[in-house]
Amino acid sequence: MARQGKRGGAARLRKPAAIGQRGRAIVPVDVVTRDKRAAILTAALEEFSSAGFAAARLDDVARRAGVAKGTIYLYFRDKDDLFQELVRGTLAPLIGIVEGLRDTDIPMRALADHIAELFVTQIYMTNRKNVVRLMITEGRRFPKLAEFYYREVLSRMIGALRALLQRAADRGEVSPALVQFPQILVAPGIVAIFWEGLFDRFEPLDVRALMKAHLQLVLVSGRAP
Amino acid sequence: MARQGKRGGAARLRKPAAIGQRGRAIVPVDVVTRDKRAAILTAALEEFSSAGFAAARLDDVARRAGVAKGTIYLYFRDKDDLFQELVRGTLAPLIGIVEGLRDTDIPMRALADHIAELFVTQIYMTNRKNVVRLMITEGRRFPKLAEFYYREVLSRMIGALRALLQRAADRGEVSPALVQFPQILVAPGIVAIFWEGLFDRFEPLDVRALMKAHLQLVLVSGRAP
Amino acid sequence: MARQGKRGGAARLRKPAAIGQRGRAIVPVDVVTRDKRAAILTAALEEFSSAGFAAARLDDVARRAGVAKGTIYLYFRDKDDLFQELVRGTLAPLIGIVEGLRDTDIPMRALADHIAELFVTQIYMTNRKNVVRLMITEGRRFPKLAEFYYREVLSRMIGALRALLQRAADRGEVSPALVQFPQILVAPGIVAIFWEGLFDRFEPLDVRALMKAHLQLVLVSGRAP
Amino acid sequence: MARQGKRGGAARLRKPAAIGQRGRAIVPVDVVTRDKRAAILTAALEEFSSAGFAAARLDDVARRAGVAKGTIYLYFRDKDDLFQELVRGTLAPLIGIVEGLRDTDIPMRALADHIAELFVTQIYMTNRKNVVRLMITEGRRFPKLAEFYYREVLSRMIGALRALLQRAADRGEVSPALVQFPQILVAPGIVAIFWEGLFDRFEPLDVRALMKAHLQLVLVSGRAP
DNA sequence: AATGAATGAGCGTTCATTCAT
DNA sequence: TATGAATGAACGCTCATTCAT
Repeated sequence: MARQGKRGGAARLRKPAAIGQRGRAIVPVDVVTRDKRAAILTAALEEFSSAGFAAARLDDVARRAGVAKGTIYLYFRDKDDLFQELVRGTLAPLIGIVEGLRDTDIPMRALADHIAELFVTQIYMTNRKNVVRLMITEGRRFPKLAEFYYREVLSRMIGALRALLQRAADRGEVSPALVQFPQILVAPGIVAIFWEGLFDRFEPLDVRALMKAHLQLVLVSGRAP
Repeated sequence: MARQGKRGGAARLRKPAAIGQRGRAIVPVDVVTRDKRAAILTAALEEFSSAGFAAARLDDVARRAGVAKGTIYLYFRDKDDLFQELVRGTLAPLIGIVEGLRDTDIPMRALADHIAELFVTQIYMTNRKNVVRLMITEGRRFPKLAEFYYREVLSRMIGALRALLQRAADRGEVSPALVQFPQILVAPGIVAIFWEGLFDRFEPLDVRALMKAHLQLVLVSGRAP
Repeated sequence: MARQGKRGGAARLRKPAAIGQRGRAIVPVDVVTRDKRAAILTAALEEFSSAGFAAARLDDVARRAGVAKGTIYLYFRDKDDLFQELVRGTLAPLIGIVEGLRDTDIPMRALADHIAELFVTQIYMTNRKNVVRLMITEGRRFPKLAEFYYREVLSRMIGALRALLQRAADRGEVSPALVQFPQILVAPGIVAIFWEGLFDRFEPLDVRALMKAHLQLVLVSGRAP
Repeated sequence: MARQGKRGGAARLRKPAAIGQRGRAIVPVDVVTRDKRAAILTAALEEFSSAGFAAARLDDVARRAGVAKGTIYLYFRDKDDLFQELVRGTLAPLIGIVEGLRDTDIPMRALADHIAELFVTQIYMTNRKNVVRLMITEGRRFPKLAEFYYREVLSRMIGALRALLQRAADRGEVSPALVQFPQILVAPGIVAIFWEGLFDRFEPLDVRALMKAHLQLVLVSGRAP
């Protein structure tokens, strides 16, 4: 692509053709649209995940989504936009999950297990795992996307975690180091995401156990004596 | 892909320091060979690091290394081979570093700082950081490489750490969980490697402090009271 | 192509590999280069002429030039550049031809025939005819090229003609209107260039006779009584 | 191709002035049809004129005409047909204008100005200018169209002019050369049409003055003494 | 060993055309 | 008649790889 300098902004989607006065369509038009868009996103995730963004072919994405190649361009400006929409759309909902933690006030022991469980069920066992990996893996070449992710997701997660940890630290329940570096909490989760697909075939990793052990260690055992 | 800026003016290839009029071989061939191979590997690391494996152009690698494009093929079978050699050659020496820990028997408090220091000086502040990132980032598409890395490097690191941690656990100094999941020790290091380049511009991360805090937390504070 | 906004400047050609100290090559490298470049330009002219710039396929240009498609890009930045180089290279020499007229001082009757002859032999019967047509036909979409053509060729031609006509007008030999509108001199030549290929099959046009008649008319018969 | 700017914000299609709730046919179908066809032709002229036939997008034509893309195909077989209908419909009326000259018998001096005026007001200052340019520019790829234009328009214009000029030549008022080459009369007009858009920004051209000067020159001054 | 011009398969993107509604 | 989502052939451009020198 002799290419422009990025393209900024959001997706310029087909405006889904108002459902019609007398109900021409049995299936609402915007459901079809959503379906096609979703099919493309799903297919893209699979192709991007297995081949990497650069090596993934839109031909394969289209085939896997069951649409023609040109159809992709009805929903996404270009390959970059498709990638960014995939990441945005998948990771944005994470905000809510973690924001929910903000005002939690359960005991550390239970909280550790709760966070571990959230990670496993809300990320590791879902599509989001692959999207997180893609975000981290390809993010350097999508500065706008990295910024979005930091501003909309990461900084809020960190903020919520900090608030939670600060209160616990004030009560002497956790090390103040965690307030400074909340990244410590999720680090093994990130490692687990990469471990799978690289080394799982040599040495499988029990992610739930790993996360629980880790969180017990830093949240519970780590409390001041 | 967007293949943005790049390409710009960029340094024209500096002919390799004119070896004299006719004298092809004042410098022993072996050294020249090693030099050229090394130059290519160095150039490759820089290009792969900044553009990613797929988007990196061998043209740029050659230019940066000060050799002709064809020369790369005298030293490496193809682009894949160049990548794998880069990772192998750079990460293999890591084995020694960790093996050295195997028989260490210093106090946990000191050991935490020692490992943190090792990570920062031997990986984070060197080229190896970029190679580790590349290994993790692109490793899925190089199963042979992942296998090499696991067998030659990772499993030995893990083995050494386990031995160390097992002894400490036997003395009740660290949680047995660490023996089961030594990945916990280095997880924040991995996160830090990705954090840079993605989010550093929004929120810089003091890697040394992070590693020390983390290791104190899991190795020292974590001991049974 | 998401595409850049034009590219300005001249062609970035292969620097033709200095002919070598001890004469490795029998055929000088830059002759080969010139040949290939010239072959591409010739092929491009034929394809552009018959299909128009937009509809011409670089595949066909390459095939006709006897080179691979990628080879075109060793000599020209892109399709636009190829077109512009074709026009520049072909029309630039026209300057000299007309500049030569500047100091002519032959009688009008002879001058009319001379200019007609110049047009016919130097433009109409050569490749330049097609390039002039392309320049006029496609020039709107190549503002840089139109500017080049105006500055380097047209304004000089007009200047030379004006000087010539002014002197003749001062002597009362030609109408002052020609000094104001030297375009009148060549207008039938432009028409002839388009006539061919459009209407020649219905009504052939004797270009030499047309030009001579026209120039006699405006240069000679037109003189004040 | 470069397909530069274009695309910009641009007017969203203004729904065709809401024809009422259910009333499909307040306006007679014929008129609506004529309107839509005309709107498409007008839009096509603007798009073809500014982008050239090949680079013009039917999407843009539709948007500019305020109809859906598919609607174009209700009125025209395909893009080629649209182009040909545009040229035919616009240029056919020219016949009448020139036929009117056939029996004129005004003095040369007045006739020169009359023809100049006709050209300026009937072609240069109207849409026809653009259509003439398109016809000449793209005509090579539309042999049928060129034939139509020659047979229906050009040959009649030439015939009318010849008749007129023949009578004047018989009376010794104009050069017999003009009878042979009536193209000479309009040549500067063709040049003017191309001059605009190519070189007008560097050197504007007073078309009316040009045409009057030219026609005075060849019709009036040129008469035998 | 070293070069770099040449190759051509491959891919992203466009857009005329179709057709179900 | 009108729509506009969908199609897929087509084309410009890239770049890993080859090979004559």
